[in-house]
Amino acid sequence: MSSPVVARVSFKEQMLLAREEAIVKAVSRLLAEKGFEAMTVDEVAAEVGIAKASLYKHFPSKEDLAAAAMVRVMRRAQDFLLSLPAGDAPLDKLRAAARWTMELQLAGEMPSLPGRGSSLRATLMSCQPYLDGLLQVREQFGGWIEAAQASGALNPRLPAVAVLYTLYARACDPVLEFLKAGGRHSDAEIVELVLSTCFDGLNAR
Amino acid sequence: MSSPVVARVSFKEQMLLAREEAIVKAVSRLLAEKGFEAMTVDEVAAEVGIAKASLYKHFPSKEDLAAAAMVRVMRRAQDFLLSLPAGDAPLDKLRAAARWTMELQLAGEMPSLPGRGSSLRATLMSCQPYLDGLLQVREQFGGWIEAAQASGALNPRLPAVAVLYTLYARACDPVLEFLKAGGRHSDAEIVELVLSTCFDGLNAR
DNA sequence: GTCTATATTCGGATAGAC
DNA sequence: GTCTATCCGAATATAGAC
Repeated sequence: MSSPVVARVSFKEQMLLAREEAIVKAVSRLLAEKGFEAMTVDEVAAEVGIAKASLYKHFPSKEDLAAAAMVRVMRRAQDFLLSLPAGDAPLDKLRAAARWTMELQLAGEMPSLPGRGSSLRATLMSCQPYLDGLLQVREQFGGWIEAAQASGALNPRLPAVAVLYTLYARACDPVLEFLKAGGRHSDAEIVELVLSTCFDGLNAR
Repeated sequence: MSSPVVARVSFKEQMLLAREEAIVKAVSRLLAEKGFEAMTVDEVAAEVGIAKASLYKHFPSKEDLAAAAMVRVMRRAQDFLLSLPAGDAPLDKLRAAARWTMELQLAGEMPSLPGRGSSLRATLMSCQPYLDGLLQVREQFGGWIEAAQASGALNPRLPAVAVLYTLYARACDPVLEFLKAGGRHSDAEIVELVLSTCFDGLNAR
């Protein structure tokens, strides 16, 4: 058993981390809903229910706040990829990954990537945890794509990088939002529809 | 022949329209590069080479400025669709339209649509010229999609609206930017690559 | 570490001379 | 209609008490 002092420190640290988790979760939601530029720090503070100044004790700037949200979703993606059964075919893993990102987007938890000119870009490009996660996901995907192409499941004439980006882009595909706004399809139907157009194409087979 | 007075008025009007065209063109470029929120009116003024106050003589607000750019690109789209040979198969027209939007994006002239929370959305939703253009394009596309499905060229099991949105979304597909940043493909190759994945899918055929 | 209150910067919009 | 100069609100960030 740990001493009371150690226990209290650990408890405080847990509180701290829980608070930060709540902050980052709120940021993720707002980032998904409005994008980085339109999101304000005041909104974040209001959603979490703490004062704005307190936010700045945890994160030094709005950019760092958003970067933390991007790191969080990247971590969740890595965890998901690692949780996929090793026995599944590479193509199935790719489909599952694309499905996961789309479900996250429909749930309003997928922060949208910054546009080319955004100040968030610079912060993200010098954020090692984010870059590490991105790299690992790329390598994971890369292996599956090559295997799926070698087995004849994926079109081998497509450059692997094009396949990678195409799957990656499902995370911010506006078609999901459009179809949801139409109101004629359930979330599950939307996901399967977009998955189908992505892997099978628009043309008849 | 017109009288000198009429001629001078016409000339001045031409100058006015040319100036406004230059403004809207600059807005389109900046809107494509940075998005609505990150674009500043000062930048627009600097790019056009006039004072900011002069901009506000032509357009009452930043939102109206951006809306004008959206209307312009919608007009160009309508003109392009009408210019397609009547003899072409519906599927070919759809492919040509998707190719056109992607070439425009690669040229940096495709203003990116506003996110859900943007103040531009409201302005756009009450901008009749834009809505009219959108409606006409939808109807044009809708007819071609139905015809292509009836002829067995397009997958008839997909809802027409899903096909519509999927093609529409090519205008802001981040895959184009990613592949361009990779530097391993020409613009023409990128367009054909994305067209292929869109119509034929990622799976082998 | 959290709060209230404030400093500061930035950007949309306007006044008024020409 | 274009300019210079300015206003003013909004949003990022900080000071300082508790």
